[in-house]
Amino acid sequence: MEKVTIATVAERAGVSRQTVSNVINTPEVVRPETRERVREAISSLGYRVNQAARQMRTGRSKLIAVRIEPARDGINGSVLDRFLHGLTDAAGLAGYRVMLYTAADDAAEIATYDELLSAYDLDGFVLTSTHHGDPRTSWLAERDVPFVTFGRPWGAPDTHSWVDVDNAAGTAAATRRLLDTGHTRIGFLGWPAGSGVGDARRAGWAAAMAAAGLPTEEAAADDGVDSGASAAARLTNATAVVCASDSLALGAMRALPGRAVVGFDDTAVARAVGLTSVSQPLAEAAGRCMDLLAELLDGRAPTTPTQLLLPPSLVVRRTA
Amino acid sequence: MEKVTIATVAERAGVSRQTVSNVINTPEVVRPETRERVREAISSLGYRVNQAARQMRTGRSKLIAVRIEPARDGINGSVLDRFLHGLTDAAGLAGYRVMLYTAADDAAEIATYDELLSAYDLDGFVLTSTHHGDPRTSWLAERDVPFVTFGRPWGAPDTHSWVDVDNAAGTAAATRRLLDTGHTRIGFLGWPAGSGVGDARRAGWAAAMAAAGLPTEEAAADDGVDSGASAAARLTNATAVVCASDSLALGAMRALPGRAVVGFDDTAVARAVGLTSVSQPLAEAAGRCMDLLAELLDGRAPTTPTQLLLPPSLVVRRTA
DNA sequence: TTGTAGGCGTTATCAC
DNA sequence: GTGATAACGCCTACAA
Repeated sequence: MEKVTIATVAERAGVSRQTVSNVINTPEVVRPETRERVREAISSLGYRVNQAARQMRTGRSKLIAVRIEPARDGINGSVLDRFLHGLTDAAGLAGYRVMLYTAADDAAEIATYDELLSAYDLDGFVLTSTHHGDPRTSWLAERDVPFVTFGRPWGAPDTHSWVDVDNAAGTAAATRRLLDTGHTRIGFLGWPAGSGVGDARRAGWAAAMAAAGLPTEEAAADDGVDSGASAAARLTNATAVVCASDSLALGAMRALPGRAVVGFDDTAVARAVGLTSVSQPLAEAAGRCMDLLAELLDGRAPTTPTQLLLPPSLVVRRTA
Repeated sequence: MEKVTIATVAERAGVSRQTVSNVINTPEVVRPETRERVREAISSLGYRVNQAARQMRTGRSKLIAVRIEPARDGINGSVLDRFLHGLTDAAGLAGYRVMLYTAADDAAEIATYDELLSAYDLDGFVLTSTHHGDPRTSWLAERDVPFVTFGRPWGAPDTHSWVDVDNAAGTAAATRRLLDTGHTRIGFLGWPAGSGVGDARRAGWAAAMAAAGLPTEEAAADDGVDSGASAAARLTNATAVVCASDSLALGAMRALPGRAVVGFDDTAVARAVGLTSVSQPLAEAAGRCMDLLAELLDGRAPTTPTQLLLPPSLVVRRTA
């Protein structure tokens, strides 16, 4: 099979190369019958635009990049997996492709931006795992590189577009569910203060308890089943526990058999053991990230950045 | 910051563009002192080759693609995640980048190959989830597209390079572990016959039992915790059960409390509930896939395809 | 509405 | 060992 270029198509349709290019990029400028003839030639030849050549001319690669993280302790690992799948799907629909990269820390990631940008002319980035004092966003912003973050800019001004899940709403819903089923002594098992996500999850529970006028009890531990179990043992009064993650929830289930427990992330583990858990709309979040990034890339973004807070849902199972 | 091209470097170093290109691609052909001068110019200017332009000339994109699957029922979802991370790492080391795509079925995937190949000039593919009668490999082979599969070509001749994990060795090791700890009535809980992977896992257990001269008992079910539990209930004599997946193992734990159980895949769930499980060396498998693909792409592959069978390991926890 | 000319950054070819 | 020239496939002026 010979290589099919715009010239092949032009010859077949009996027009110039430019007309073929017009049919592809600005069809409305070509006379309908010519357009039709060219389109027929395109599909009968199976012609496809060569991205490299187009990129040379336009400087746009139709490529976006996202980091794939190591599956840390694992329980929450599949969160990224689902996000990536959704992002790849949405990108394809918008005419973009997703490129993967790994990076051990923020500095390495920034070095990768630099390389990806100059070597592959990447159009934009989707950042995950935003955190306090994140140097990545300012680096990109300084260079006018289009990007969107999944996770809000903790402690920094909202100068870029982002999508996030309303963590507080999730734990609040979990707390209300427990209140509705008759519990009044509902504890919280979270992470040490300081992480944006963790603090938000705690706040949702605290607000729901305050709204109900009930006293609170809480404990904190680094993420993990064992650490969660030790910390949960300190929740002596609670008949129910809202947790910041499924890992912690698993620990709570072990340390406090018989109590009601709600986890966070609706991981495979939660499904497997029947743990009620807060579920993040990851595919939707990914789709929204892509939408916002595409807006940016196509130059049709509003002048002020867009921020989207998506509501999670509660998946009720045996434990609550 | 101006755009730095090979011409900028040439000017700075006082040589022609071609000499710069030579320093990059065939350094041994350039006089050492010139080479050094050019290299200095390159790094002081922060020059990087433009892949799009290089690709136009050479027809090589330095891009490989891999499919990201939806996180099905979830428990085994993180397997792909870990593989992807390893692949991305290994690709980066070899000078390649990984592009992601999704596809609902084999036909859609083949259509994607076609598009990726003609639009982005992809250099090669890594296929996962190979199965009986897989049409993807023959499509790629017919067109001389370089590819490697993670998973052997079930029921088809070994005409391409592949990497796989020795599933039978994994269940055999699990069975021996149970024998060593005193069990003699060891059952197998697997999937319905016909899937290459499932059959191999069953075979490893069967062989180990035969070697020990012990009678066998087995049951089959579609993958899942509930289906696993129902099927496991039929294993009335066994004091221990080797399972084809962690999902089935979880079902077995529920249906047969107190019995020894071993799962497969060492997923987060296994870690969380203390399930002994067979662990696949996913990062290594990914690295080997990349090695084989790079050999193919760089034209230094042996004339006969390479096949690699990697040994899994047993992670012993509370259940066995 | 359609066609022509040039160039994006790189490398292969072929002189010097 | 080094340098000039052409070409990869496409798109953006500009001319017809």
